[in-house]
Amino acid sequence: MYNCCMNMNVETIIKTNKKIPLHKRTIIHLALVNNKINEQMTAALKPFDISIPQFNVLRILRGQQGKPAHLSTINERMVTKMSNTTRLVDKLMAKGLVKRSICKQNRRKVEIVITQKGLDLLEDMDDLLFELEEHLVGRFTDKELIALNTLLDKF
Amino acid sequence: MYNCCMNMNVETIIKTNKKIPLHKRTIIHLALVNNKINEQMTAALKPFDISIPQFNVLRILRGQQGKPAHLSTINERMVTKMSNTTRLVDKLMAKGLVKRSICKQNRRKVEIVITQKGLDLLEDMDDLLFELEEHLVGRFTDKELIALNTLLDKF
DNA sequence: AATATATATTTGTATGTACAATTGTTGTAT
DNA sequence: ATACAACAATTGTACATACAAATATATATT
Repeated sequence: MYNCCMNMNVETIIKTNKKIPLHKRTIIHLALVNNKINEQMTAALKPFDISIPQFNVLRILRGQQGKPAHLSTINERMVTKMSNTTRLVDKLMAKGLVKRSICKQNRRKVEIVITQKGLDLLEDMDDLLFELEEHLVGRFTDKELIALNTLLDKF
Repeated sequence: MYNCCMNMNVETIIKTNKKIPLHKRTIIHLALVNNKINEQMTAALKPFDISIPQFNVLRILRGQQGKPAHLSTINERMVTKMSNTTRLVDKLMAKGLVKRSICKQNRRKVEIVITQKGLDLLEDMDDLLFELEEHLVGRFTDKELIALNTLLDKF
């Protein structure tokens, strides 16, 4: 089902026969792993015609449990920056997955809520995405995952 | 000098008070770390008016040691895909950092070499980038870095 | 009240990325 | 020799991202 390689050798992947210093190697390695994850996530979302950032916005909105979220709130909870959020929401609007209105208490703010259509879409995706996440870390024991998280915390 | 946080707590960063399952947490964690690295790399390259992918292309070309590289070769060695490489090289051309010519043996292919200006630029950046890489993994012991690389190999 | 400042969002521009379609060239089969 | 497939690169379109500038509203200052 999934595209997978048994040995993610950094030197092989970037096709060099030089030995890469450990520091540099680690940074490249992280980028490669991240790439692989993104590719598989993108592929999994593709049938739903949704991008990773759009998916993240929807999940943030679902987490609000009916309460509208301001653009700035969405932005805070996203990994990336504001400049996109307006346009991301535009695209979700165009698909009817979210609604937008001006906040009456503070007319500078914009309130965004996920629509039923958006919730239904997320629900359709839940199982598939869960499986993908399981698969992505499928070769790790819980102990190893904890070790990995502990190491990542050092960044 | 560098922007740095002592504790990269995933839940704090994405502002949730829910406990995230280990699998999902790991994947988010990787994205956050990668983001942080990219931000700092981008900032370090900014004074040189060069993007990360452009920098990678230049380094690949320097690795050729005078020998021209075909577009497809560059592409193979990059983390990302072909569609960009043509346009990346266009921009490097515009800055006079690389030269491009059609391969005489096989006129479908394009040969790219780094110019002296490109080599000089890379040399100017070398120290700074080395320091940045050191800094990024500065809180790791070599043993930890090896452990991290070993774990990343499982992806 | 008028002005300045801060906040929230939007818009413009440049860059990078994914995917599909297209162009030009080479190699192969008949 | 012609036709067809394979290959290498380019181009078009849509999306995402970084950064700066602009717009609109609210708050603070005088």
